[in-house]
Amino acid sequence: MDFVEDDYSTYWETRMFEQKEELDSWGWDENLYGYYDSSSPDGSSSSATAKNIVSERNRRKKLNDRLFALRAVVPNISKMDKASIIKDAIGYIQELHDDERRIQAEIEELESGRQNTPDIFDLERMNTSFTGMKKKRSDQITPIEVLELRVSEVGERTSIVSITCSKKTDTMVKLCEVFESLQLKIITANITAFSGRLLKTVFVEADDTEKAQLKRKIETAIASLDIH
Amino acid sequence: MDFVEDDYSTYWETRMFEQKEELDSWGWDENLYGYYDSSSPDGSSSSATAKNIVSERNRRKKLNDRLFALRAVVPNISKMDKASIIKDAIGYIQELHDDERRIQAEIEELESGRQNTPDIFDLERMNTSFTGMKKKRSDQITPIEVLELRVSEVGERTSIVSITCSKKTDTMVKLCEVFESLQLKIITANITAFSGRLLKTVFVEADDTEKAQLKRKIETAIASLDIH
DNA sequence: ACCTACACGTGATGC
DNA sequence: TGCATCACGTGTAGG
Repeated sequence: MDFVEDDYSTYWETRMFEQKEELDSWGWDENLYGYYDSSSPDGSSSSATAKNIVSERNRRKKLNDRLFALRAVVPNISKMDKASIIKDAIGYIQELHDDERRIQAEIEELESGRQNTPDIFDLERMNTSFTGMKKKRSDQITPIEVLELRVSEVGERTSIVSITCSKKTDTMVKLCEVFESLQLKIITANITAFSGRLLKTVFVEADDTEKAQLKRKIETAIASLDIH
Repeated sequence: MDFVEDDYSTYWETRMFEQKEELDSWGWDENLYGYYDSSSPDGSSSSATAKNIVSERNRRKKLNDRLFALRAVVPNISKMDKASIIKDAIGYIQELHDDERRIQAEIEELESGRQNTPDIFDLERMNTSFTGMKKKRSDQITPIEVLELRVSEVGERTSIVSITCSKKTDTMVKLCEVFESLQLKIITANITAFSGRLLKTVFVEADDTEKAQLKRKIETAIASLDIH
């Protein structure tokens, strides 16, 4: 009564055969181990354990099937290891999260961009779009420690973002990644390091609604960096 | 002494603590079960099985941790069941796939909408959006294309590094990484993007010997980036 | 010989 | 009472 065996051909299939054979040909004898059933008046307990065994077997099979299916929907799996499958799946989901976030941002940009006349800032905006991808190597993170974040306006459609952090390893890179992920219309950016501090100044083109959200967006982007 | 599972109600992460305690406080005695080591002249076999036990314990723990982490990145988990976690993860990935496809279609539509005068901006956009995503999945790298690299001296201990590249995906981040990896004494740095070009200017503090090697170090660092 | 990764049977726990 | 899920120790096969 076991539903479906889809393919499986190239994986843990060895198990399948064993299992099938067992299920069919096992003269299941619980006295195999010389057990006398404990704590039960009749022999019902032995059949109980027998049921438990087959039940547990099904559970394991289901789990493996699921794991197998999970592997199927995740591309670029290198190791067939159970733990690795799950790990890759996690990484892939996070990857998709990032993609979705970026693409969504791009749509917003495109939609708002259609109303305005496309200007030179479109170039910059597009150039800075899909860049912050992936962080490959070390899982060791050095969170960005923000000392000051100031957003001020100069002119009608231009804002200056000024952020000061303590200079640690990779802070500069991460800072760049943050600003790229925000899909801002960056006119020019400047980073200065001195006495353990890192000061980044960014000229951004932003309309009123963008201005209003600018500071908050930066803050949350930096905060979300610290999570991973 | 039966370290009974208290609660469990909130889930199995409680187990982690128990397990840790076990590892620390177990006076691990393989004779607990009254085993005499079978089929071995000395007692080495028993220690082997003991190692196997602790190893297996670690494996289970790792698997559960991964599963726990997987659950963390998947929203709307109803059942805490192991199999259900994997199932939900699969469903969620497929969901994200659908979203991604739908959104990409949306972008295409938007872009075709502004197809009048296909100018450099549109070209830039195409390059950085779709191809950028695919490339990144397949781990394709976009090497830094250096157009000009100039190192000049200003003053006794200060040099100016001026580098111009074509602006592609991740160029800015990679450029930052390169300079980060060189461990230079950077006084100030400026990055400006303009018409598909990326211009980075760095003020570096360097003595004579460092000056002499500066340009070469930068070149090799960029070149070595393209290897991977 | 060691180490990894696995499936298995078993008892426990909670519904 | 059964039924589901789990952690555990064990034997084993492949690298």
